Amino acid sequence: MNIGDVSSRSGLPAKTIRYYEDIGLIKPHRSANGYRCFAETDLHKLAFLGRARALGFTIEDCRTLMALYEDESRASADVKQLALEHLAKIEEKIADLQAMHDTLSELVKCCAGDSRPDCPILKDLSGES
Amino acid sequence: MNIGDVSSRSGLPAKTIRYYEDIGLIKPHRSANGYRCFAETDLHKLAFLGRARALGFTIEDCRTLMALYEDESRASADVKQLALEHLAKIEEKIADLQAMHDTLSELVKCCAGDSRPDCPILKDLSGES
DNA sequence: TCTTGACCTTCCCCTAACTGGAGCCCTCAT
DNA sequence: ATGAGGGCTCCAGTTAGGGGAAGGTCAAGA
Repeated sequence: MNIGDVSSRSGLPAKTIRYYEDIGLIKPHRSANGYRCFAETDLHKLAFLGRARALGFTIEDCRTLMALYEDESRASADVKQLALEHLAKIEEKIADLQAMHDTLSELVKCCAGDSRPDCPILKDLSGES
Repeated sequence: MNIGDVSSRSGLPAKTIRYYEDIGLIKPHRSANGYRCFAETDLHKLAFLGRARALGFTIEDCRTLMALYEDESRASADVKQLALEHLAKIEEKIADLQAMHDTLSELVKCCAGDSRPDCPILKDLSGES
């Protein structure tokens, strides 16, 4: 398979696939003409990476997950721990965003949003509380 | 004031303050020795920027917000619109993160997390559903 | 056979919002 | 005079790729 085929079958842009090769996540063979030559296992790995990235895992997490996936003697506890740590980061981000959301929506609610200059949002940002 | 004073009074790292000058958000004067020389208004602007950034506004949003703040004839509607657009982006991010969270926590729940290799998280990532 | 268009290659720069560090200068106290 | 603790500029790196240039390859049609 050429990169275009793998791209459409995995849903990942060709750029991303080349990047993943660059950083050593996959190692496709090369044809005589220099084109990358992907096997089914490469496609499978790329799909794995795509799903892990969609769950928000970092590239380094993906590297670890792939290694665990390929290690037949892994302990599921290791996978679970990685997932739990990631989950904690997600929860932290949600909490941060939620706090911003709450503050900002409160300010927005207090802003008339008309043609007059008086604005509680700017007032808050400027420190006049 | 030197940059260290402004840094401790605004809570922003000196590096960040230099960066904000670089991109034109503030324009402190210079002393004869080449040191940045901050006025109270600069400090006030930096505090404004710090609060806006803490609410998740991008630097470009901050630039616009500062311009609105300094424009005595602004319409509060313009501020409110910017805030509402930002709020929408925040909500989108929260929804994305929440979806990741739900999927991942479901997988985690199904994973024994022991010394055996069998792992529903890896199984899901590998596409065996 | 030639050409055209689609595909592939590498290479380099760009993103946001800083952070870290090197190498150097300035000032003040000892 | 010297050492500590500022300050200065400039360069590189961070995440996870995206955009685009310059050029090689391949298959189909005229």
